[in-house]
Amino acid sequence: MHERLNPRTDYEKKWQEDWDKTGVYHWQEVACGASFSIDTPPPTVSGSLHVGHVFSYTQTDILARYQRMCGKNVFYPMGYDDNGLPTERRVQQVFGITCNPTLPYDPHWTPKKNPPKGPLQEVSRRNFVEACLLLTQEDERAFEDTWQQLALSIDWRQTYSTINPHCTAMSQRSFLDMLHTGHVYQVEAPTMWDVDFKTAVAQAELEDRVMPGAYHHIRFELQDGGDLVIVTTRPELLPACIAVVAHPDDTRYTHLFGRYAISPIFGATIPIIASSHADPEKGSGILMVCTFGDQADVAWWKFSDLPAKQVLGLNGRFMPVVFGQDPFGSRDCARAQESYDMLVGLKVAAARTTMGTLLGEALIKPPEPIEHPVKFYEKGDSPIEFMTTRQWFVRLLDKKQALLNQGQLIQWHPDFMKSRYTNWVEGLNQDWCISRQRYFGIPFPLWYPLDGGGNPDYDHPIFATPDQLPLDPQSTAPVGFDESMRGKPNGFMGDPDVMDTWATSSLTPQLMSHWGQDKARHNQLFPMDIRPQSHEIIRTWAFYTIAKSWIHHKDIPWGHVLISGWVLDPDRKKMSKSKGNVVTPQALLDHYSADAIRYWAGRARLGVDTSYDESVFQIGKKLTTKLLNAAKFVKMQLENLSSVSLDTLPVHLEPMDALWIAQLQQVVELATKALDQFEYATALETIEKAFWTFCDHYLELIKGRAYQETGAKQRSALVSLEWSLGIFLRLFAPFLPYVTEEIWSWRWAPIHPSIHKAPWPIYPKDVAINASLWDAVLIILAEVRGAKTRAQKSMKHPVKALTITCPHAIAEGLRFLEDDLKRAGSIGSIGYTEIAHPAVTVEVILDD
RNA sequence: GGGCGGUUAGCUCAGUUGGUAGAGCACCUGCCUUACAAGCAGGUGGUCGUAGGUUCGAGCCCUGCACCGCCCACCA
Repeated sequence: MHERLNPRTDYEKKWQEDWDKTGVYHWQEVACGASFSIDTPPPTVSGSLHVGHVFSYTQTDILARYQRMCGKNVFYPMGYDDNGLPTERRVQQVFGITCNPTLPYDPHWTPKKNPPKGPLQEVSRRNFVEACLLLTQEDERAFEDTWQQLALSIDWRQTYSTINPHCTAMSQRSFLDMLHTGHVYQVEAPTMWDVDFKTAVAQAELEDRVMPGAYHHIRFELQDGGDLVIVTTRPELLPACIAVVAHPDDTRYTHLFGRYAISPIFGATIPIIASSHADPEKGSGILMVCTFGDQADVAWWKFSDLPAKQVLGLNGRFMPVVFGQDPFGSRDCARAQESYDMLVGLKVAAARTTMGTLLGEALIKPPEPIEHPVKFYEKGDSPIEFMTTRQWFVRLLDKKQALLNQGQLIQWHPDFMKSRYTNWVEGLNQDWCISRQRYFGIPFPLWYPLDGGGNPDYDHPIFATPDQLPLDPQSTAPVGFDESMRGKPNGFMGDPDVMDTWATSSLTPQLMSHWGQDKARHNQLFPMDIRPQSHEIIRTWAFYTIAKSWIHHKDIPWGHVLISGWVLDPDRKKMSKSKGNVVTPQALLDHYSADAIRYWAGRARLGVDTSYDESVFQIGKKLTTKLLNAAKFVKMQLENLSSVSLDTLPVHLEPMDALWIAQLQQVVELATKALDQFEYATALETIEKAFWTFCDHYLELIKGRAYQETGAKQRSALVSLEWSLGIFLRLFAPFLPYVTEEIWSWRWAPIHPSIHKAPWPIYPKDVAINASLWDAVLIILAEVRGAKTRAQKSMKHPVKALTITCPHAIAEGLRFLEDDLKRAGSIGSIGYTEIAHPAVTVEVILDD
């Protein structure tokens, strides 16, 4: 009997193409009136999208569609974050190339997939970037296909990738602007360093991992007799020990301050110094300071006059040093050198083992195994080390209060997520290191002059002029120089570093507003309205964006931050590619339809993690089918209605219709208010509930009148049906764009070609709602149906008599609704017992 | 160690300013009813993590605790 409707094959493709063709989602650059701009997260392009993307992007799209229907000029772009390490790794693998930034650009070279095995081919940075672009563009096309199918209402003309010339120029402009206003500086100092990627990293990219370690109790002899025992988890840094410190109030050690200890094996004379950062409760209360074991060592060293003893190389291996020379001075150079040479070339973990052996009796007891948190670069495999290198920093510590204030000016959804931001800013302890010793990224727009000996003069960099942007200093010469002077004495060299990927991502609002390029556009779009993102990057993306916006504009970047939850697998862990068996969005879209997937995303509230549960897709699919069937029924009835109208109600309505219409008007009000607060899930819940009430109760109440009656009674039913469907479709449109557009086209396309540009339904200021009467109707229906079910009779089984016990006012109302009630319940007669109590009870007597 | 969430039916989750515990899924029963059996009707099922407090009244407000998760922390 029933038609089979497969959402995807029947209409999804059709509407996707139609929207693309008609440009229904286009932003109007010259439009006046209210606008709504979205700082879309640019997904990392390295592999494929996962369900988490579908989840959060759909939530943003729901809000975009709502605002568009409210008449806003919606700016909804898409970006791709394609620079950074993940892409670098893939390009290396796919094309068999590696970057040598000192090589010149080769315009004739083209990347080839499936390279022969063997050593990686070295190419210039510009060639490397071209290879990265080639690869990421393929991925971006695949991303766009999925986004299109999911029906994200993006203006695809507003698309960017973070490595493209536009974003390169913008990032470099940002750098130069910060330079000229004194917000960036360069310094050679101990910096957090990843030894595998051989690059500096920033505080925001750190994570703690609990790792096994061991307390080593090491005895130091004192220069003038006696000894002391320090406890350390990093015995391998003993040759880099520069001091022994204890708390000034620690009476166990106060007599030692000002005296000297002799380091075991290396025989160095080590000052014993009072320092309040030593905690008497920890270890033996006295500890060694090494260059550099941790951040505390760095901080302490900076305030001391002691020289650094650098033993770890940039590759994380012990590098050769010569004892007997300052600062490695030793009483027994030969023994020190002999022992140290056993460490040279080793990584930290191996050196720790070797040192354990070397220490021998200086270890007063076997190492005591512990587990402790260790800092890692979030993408790295080895613990962070502190290396003295030259890096560029953005000043943040001097702006903490201002940035806290900016965070207060932004509305966070949910509000408690603001505390994540506040906590992070309060805990900031370093400026932002933005230079990375990598290749695929935005180069710094600067060069260093070379002296007569060919050595760079780092203190007098040559900066690019604004008209040179975008540029790669490895391929472009500074003003006043010629390419032939590159690398030559008295010539120049380009800065070999690239910027932290967040240095670009933190400019997404400006990238889209064309800051510094198009004043009118910038003023129209900046600050933006909403920034959707997930909570784990509040400390990076949100924070850096707020910081840059403050630095460049003394303004907030957007009015609202919307924090999406995570999709959790049934073990309550975040779903991720690395965990395997992840369902691809494409498979889900094909199996359940885009509308069903969107329904799942729309049910989840902002900031709340959601379990991955496919039964919810099933519910979404059921809802779209129900919509189609209900609409099909309404359409059939409306063949008796000559003219098409939207939102027009006649003066005369049958009482049942007026009663229902007021109910639905209230739903419009609730849904609208929820969506204005970005509470799309609340709106969906309200709309959905009303829709099932419409189908199960209202339709059943009036269907008989619609096809049995004629004249005014029928017409009232038909108009109410048309009006209700017009409302429901638009309420659902942000959530279920395909099925609503399909049904819309059956009737209203001549008035508004696309539902997605149709006006959002309005509601009267004071809805004349009679909730208690409507509730009474529902109670009567339920009682009649319940009686039939309990008697195991069909729903059309006749009711001989119905007695309703209710207050006078309700009875008065019900008398006007009797015709519809009788027809819907096959009820013979209805009697009333009026009472003072507000409760409504019903007695049902069935026919035999 | 600090901060922020969460704990409600077997599962996934709602629960507006305190006023008699809700939905969907699952399960059970019945019903072919002129949109829909991919449907409809009805039903079983919860001392709302825990111990106190405030209140006439607490899932909701206050305090302590437990467990789960996230974020952060100079981690000797």
